[in-house]
Amino acid sequence: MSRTRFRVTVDLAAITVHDDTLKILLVERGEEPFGWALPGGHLERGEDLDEAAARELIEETGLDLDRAHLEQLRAYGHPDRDPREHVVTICYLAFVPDAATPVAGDDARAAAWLPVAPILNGRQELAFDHNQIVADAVNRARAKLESTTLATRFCSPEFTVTELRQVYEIIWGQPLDQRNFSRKITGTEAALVPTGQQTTRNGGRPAALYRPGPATTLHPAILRSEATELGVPRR
Amino acid sequence: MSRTRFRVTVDLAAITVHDDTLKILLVERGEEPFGWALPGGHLERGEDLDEAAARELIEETGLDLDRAHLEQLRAYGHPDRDPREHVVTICYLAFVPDAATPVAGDDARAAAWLPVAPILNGRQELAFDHNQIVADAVNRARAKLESTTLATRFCSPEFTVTELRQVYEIIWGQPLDQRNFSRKITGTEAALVPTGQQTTRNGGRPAALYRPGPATTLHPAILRSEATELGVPRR
DNA sequence: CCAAAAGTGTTGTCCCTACACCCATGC
DNA sequence: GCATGGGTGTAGGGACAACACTTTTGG
Repeated sequence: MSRTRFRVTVDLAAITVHDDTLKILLVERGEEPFGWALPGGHLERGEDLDEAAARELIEETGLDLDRAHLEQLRAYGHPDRDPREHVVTICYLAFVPDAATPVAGDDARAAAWLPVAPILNGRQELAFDHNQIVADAVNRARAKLESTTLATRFCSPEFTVTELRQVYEIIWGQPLDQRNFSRKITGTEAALVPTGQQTTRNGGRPAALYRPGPATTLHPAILRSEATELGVPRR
Repeated sequence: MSRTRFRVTVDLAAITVHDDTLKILLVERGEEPFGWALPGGHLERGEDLDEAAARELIEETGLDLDRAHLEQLRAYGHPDRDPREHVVTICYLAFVPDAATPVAGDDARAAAWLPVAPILNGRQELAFDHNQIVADAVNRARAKLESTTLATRFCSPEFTVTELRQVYEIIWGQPLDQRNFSRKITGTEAALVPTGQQTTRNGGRPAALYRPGPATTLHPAILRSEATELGVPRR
């Protein structure tokens, strides 16, 4: 049973919303192929894929899984995707809050949160097939916001409805009606739990603060009109 | 750069609708671990994952990709999923028409289309983690029917609206109103192309025959009420 | 004629969109 | 006061569920 064996890596497409911009965690490679790439590492023998992804997330962001969301995106295995050798990568998608974004350059590599827009429209070239992976990751993220409450993972532990809505607007690249959005999200059973506190940190009338609720799915879903460019067309 | 390497296999969850039942293609293993399992094979060096899955589909069903639908389901890599060794599997989901179901036992293995219901409710145990994979595959298939026209891939080249509806009913395990379904699917632009022919093969008034249209997505989606058991609660 | 299946019409309901409008703070 | 953002009320419309009803075949 001596069979062809492959290098198997687990890559991480960790996205966050920072400065009204959708950003993704990238590392600068110190070896061929040079350039920016998604963080990732080799799968270790005896380790599950989910474990490897969680390990990678902690190494790169110092974040525990309670605050973030981690799910498998898909596997990539084109023979030419790595110029050195045929490598199979299982890529994971992570939703990471804005607050906890200390980029821990654990190893020698430089790491940074960079905007995804230039990557999607081809103005920034990543190593390997990572442009494609980022596109897949953003599409998956956009779809996830429609049917789940995972947008809360981009927010601080306590957040206002407006802050949550801005996450949607930035990731979908389209403005949403604040009044309808508020009704929708607060009307969904167990989606948000009011803390009883208020804040005026966004100015104007005090807004109620919420924590993520036990519900993870949205019924009915919040539908976006159609795919648009990133960033919010500011009113 | 001598690294841990893994056996990488590509498995196939090929489903079809036959005899008013959702079935999946399984092979009987001639070696440990014995029992029924999803068909699959090793990824070959220089081969893309999609290629390997397509090769597997042709080997097992003799079907070209025009008639079937093939998409990546997800990767599985738990260290104990194969008792012999830590193996990473990329699993693909295939929608296969009822007509073209000649199980080509290419190698010595016995192959068969078996109902998925006993697998889902635990009355039939498959080798490896394939019970879990089948469950994931069925869930993905159910979701796909909501937003795409891929249910046509289970039908013969020319089919009636009722035949298409029965695919939905069997996979979703719930009856659908024929009249509303008909309006919905024929009203969706470019979903179905009428052939101009009619048939009375289902008895009663002649029904129009359709071919799959160029549209692949359904807007708005056909929503199912909730997850149910397999099989149609017959009226 | 009758059973069976295909297809159209219709009605009420739900949910969403689009606004008008009021509320509560900081300055 | 006034600007700014938070939140409720409400009218119109689109889509869908439910069902009555007509159409067209085979026997």
